[in-house]
Amino acid sequence: MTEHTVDSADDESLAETFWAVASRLRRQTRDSLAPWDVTPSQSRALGVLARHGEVRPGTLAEHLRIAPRSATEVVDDLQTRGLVERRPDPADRRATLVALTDEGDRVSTAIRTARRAEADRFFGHLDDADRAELARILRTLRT
Amino acid sequence: MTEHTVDSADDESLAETFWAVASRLRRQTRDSLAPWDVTPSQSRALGVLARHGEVRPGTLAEHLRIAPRSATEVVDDLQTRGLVERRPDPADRRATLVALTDEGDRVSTAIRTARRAEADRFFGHLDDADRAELARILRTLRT
DNA sequence: AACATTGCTGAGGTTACCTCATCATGAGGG
DNA sequence: CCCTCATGATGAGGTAACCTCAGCAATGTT
Repeated sequence: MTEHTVDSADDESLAETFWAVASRLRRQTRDSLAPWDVTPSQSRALGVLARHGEVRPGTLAEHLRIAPRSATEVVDDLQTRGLVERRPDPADRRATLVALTDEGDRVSTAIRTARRAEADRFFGHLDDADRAELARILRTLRT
Repeated sequence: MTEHTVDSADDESLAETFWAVASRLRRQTRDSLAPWDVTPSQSRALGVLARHGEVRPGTLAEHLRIAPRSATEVVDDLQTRGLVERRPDPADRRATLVALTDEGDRVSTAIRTARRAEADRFFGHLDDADRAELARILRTLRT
C-alpha cells in the first residue's frame, strides 16, 4: 500500500510523515526568528522565562526537557546577547537565578507575536476542527 | 488560558506540543535503532535505498529532503559500516550509484520490522480513527 | 564533623545538518 | 572541434542543539 503515488516524497509511515512536517516547521521557525538573531532553542527558553519569571538553570532545563548542562549553554548564549542576566539566588548560594533583561523582555514579546503569526501561517492550512483534532492527538502523544 | 495547570510541562502552542512529541519520538527512535549501531538519519537512507534500489547520492538527497552534500555524508557512514557500496554509474562518469550490500539489505529489513513495532508502541496509544486523522492532517501539512 | 546530595559549569563528544569552493564530466552552440 | 555553462560529487569548514562525565562549592543529613 505504499505504491499508489510515490511522486517525489516518500510517504511511508506515520513517523516518516511526522518528520517531514517537523523538518518543514523547523526551517520555517528558524527563518521567522532570524530578525532577532535568536535560535529556536533560545526562543523556547525566552518563552519559559517570560511565563515563569526568574528561574534556576535546572528548573529551566526541566521546563525545556533537556539536561541541566544544556540549559547552562542556552543561558550563556542569551546572556551574551544581553537578553537575560544571572543573579545569585538569595536562598541558596550554590544557585543562580536567570531572569529576562528589559531587552529580553521586549524581544520575547516581539517573538511571541511573530511566532503566533508564523504558527498561523503554518497551521493555517487547517480548519479549526482539524487544528483542534491535531492539538488533542498530539497532547495524548506527549505523555 | 495558559494558567490552568502548568504541572511541569509547558503546553503553550500547537507548535510547542508538536516539538515535545517530536523530541519524545526522536529519543525513542534512537534507542530502538541502537542494536544495529545505526543512527536515525542513516536508517532513513537505508529505507530509501530499500524502496528504490540503487540511486545517485543527489537523488537520495532529494528523497531525504536534505542537501546533496549531506547525502554524501550519510553514504560515507553507511559505507564505513559496510551497509552500502558505491559503484560508478555506467550512464554518466561523474556520477556514482549507491546500493545496499547484502548486509545492508538484511539490516534494513530488520530495522523496518523494528521500526514498525516501535511506531506501534508510540502511536499505539491512539485508536485507529485518531491514527488515521493524524496521518491525514500531517499529510496536508507536509506540503 | 563526616558524608552524601544538589546546583552549576568546564571539557569534550555526537548527530545532522548547512554553505562554499573545487574538480571532473557532460551537453549545447558556434 | 573548442568553449562555455551546467551538473554530480566531494573536501573544507561551520552551526545548532543536544549529550555525558568530572569537578567544585554549598547544603542537608546523621
